[in-house]
Amino acid sequence: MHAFDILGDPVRRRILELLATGEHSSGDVVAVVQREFGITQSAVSQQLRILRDAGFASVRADGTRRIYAVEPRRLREVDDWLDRFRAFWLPRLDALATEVARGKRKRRHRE
Amino acid sequence: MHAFDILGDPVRRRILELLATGEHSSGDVVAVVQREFGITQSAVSQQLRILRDAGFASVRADGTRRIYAVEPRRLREVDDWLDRFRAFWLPRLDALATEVARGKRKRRHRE
DNA sequence: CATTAATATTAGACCACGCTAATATTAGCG
DNA sequence: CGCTAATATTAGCGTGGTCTAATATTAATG
Repeated sequence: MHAFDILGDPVRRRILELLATGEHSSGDVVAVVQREFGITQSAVSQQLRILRDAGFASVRADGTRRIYAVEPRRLREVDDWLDRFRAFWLPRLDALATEVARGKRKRRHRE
Repeated sequence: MHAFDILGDPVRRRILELLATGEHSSGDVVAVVQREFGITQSAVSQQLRILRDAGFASVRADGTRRIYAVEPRRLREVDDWLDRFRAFWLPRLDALATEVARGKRKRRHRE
């Protein structure tokens, strides 16, 4: 499933925004999303599963809690996809920036 | 409409990829997308309209042709959204490199 | 002008996706 | 062990979004 298909849903985006600030339990995520979107625990749990299955998030158990963390790989795909457009808003990338950009390119091929 | 809602569709993404390489007429876009996705001229035209309306592409007339070009604004929104995750794959980018690589902070507030 | 080429629009059909409601699972705790 | 808390799963429903088919628009051309 393409990264953008996952990010197309506002609930999933909100969950990722939350996880970007650090790990959170399923319950935490449910609380926030429920307050902001008014949906069920079930719905949030389903979205968490989609994020897991798609490789956007990882889980570990802590007793009866599930602690979710953001998994950057798929998000970097999006970042990479944007490369082809960067010339539009970074018209004249100078040497240092090129260096930084090159570092990224190598990394992309390593993995 | 959120930028990611637009990018959630594979046909729209393909069109933007094409436009990233330069301007193209509607017919050009139709040809490529039709070959790769097997959908109608109508469907492609509808997607082009969605891209226009959402501010991802602009058009100008050339006789009976419509020439489409990528409009970077909305794509930069996506780039900006990714900022909150960059720490995950750029763990120790120093201040200058960050500034150059993403020379964005200032721009973001200007516009 | 009539005709053709290029593109856009409209109406309607269908299907994937996200939701709810109900139920299952698993861990901790007395 | 039974009970509760935390979370996950399943079945089924409704709807939004994307498609096709048909038609409309607009410009060039003889």
